[in-house]
Amino acid sequence: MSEAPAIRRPGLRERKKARTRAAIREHALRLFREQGYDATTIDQIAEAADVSPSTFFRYFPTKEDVVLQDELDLLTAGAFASQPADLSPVAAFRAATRVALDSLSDDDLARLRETAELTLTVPELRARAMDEFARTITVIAEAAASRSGRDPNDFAVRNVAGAIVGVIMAATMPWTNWTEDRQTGDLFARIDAALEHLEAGLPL
Amino acid sequence: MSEAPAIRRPGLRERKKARTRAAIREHALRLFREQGYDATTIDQIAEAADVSPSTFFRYFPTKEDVVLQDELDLLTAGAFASQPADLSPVAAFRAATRVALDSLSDDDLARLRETAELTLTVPELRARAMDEFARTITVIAEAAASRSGRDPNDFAVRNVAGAIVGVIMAATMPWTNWTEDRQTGDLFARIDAALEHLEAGLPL
DNA sequence: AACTAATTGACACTTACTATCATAAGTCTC
DNA sequence: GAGACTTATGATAGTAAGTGTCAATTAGTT
Repeated sequence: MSEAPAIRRPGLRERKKARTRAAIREHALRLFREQGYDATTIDQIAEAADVSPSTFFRYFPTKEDVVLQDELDLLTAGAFASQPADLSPVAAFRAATRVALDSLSDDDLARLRETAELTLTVPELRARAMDEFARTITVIAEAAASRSGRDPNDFAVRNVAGAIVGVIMAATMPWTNWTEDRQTGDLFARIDAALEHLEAGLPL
Repeated sequence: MSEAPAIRRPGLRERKKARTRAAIREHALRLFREQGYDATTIDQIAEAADVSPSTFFRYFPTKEDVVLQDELDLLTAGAFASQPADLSPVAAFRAATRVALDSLSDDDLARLRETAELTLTVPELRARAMDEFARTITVIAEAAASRSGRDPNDFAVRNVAGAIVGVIMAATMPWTNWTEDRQTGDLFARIDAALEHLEAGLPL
């Protein structure tokens, strides 16, 4: 008997994999925090997580991918699609961001902040994150298109998505002439303010 | 005697360096074109340019930097600052782009197209280019600030710069669901259209 | 021609990442 | 529970990017 759990339970294998993955990630982030990203080698991470270097690469294609796991924009995209249709795309996206952020646990939020900090600091990661941004343009464009029944490849739709991502970039990375304020309000608060400004038509 | 030419002429040394640099760059781009970016090694480039691998790294810190040499946004920034003050920031930037493009020789333009193509194609380069975009936000913000006498770190100023870069990104990289049109008009024409759309307030 | 400073090439090294293969562990069937 | 089957793992060897050092060459100077 016991035919129900056929698909249900994760199974020992899956659980072990999830634990291994989490362990690698945890130790990697800790080491990055303690010694810096560059100074930490894959071998060190593997040893700390008690796996072989080979195994590290089976779980994460590159060292960068340990840090860059943007679950947030997927959540946002989901929440975006289900916003009331009478909102402008920017307003809808703004609301969706709030929903997505609220859905995160404190732990998730803390990790998100840490990886965000790393991403802004390490040039290597910053560059990769930008590639993610570019992908995000497409994601937003698709969500916006499905909301308004337009083509996701429509030039205007993509352009709005680009502007959204652009202001987020600007709000996220004010890293030049930064003397010290670099935390003028919360990161997410800055993003929200940027979207608000865009929504208002970018008045100077 | 002969005190005048002290600072004037480039000198043999400088000229040779410039030639070496150009040779490396030229052969690298040719090899990338012929065999692809990944398939081309530093050793091959060095051999083709008739220098040692060490020398390659003295001229270019990384393999990526051979491709990524955005002189364009510097030109644009210059032209931007000298636009009539009554233009909106976006309109001024649009005009500046045109001026900068017109100032390029056909050779420069051809090379620009080639490197742009590479940059869009190779993930590694795409990621790095995004980092350049982020830097461009700051450059634009500074130029816009000096035009209007505001602070370059002003939130609103940076936000406008972000939106400009964002729509450029969107126009430059429509690489998903791309079936084939990927050249809907010229790259630069697309950028101009994107800026025009932003200038008009991003109507849908 | 002799001296100084910059450019170069050779060498050795670290590290990220790939490919392969044998072993060990989890899963399924009877 | 013993077997066959599948999947995860670790060891090993290899490639290629990038760094540091040092001796030899080459350009500029007096």
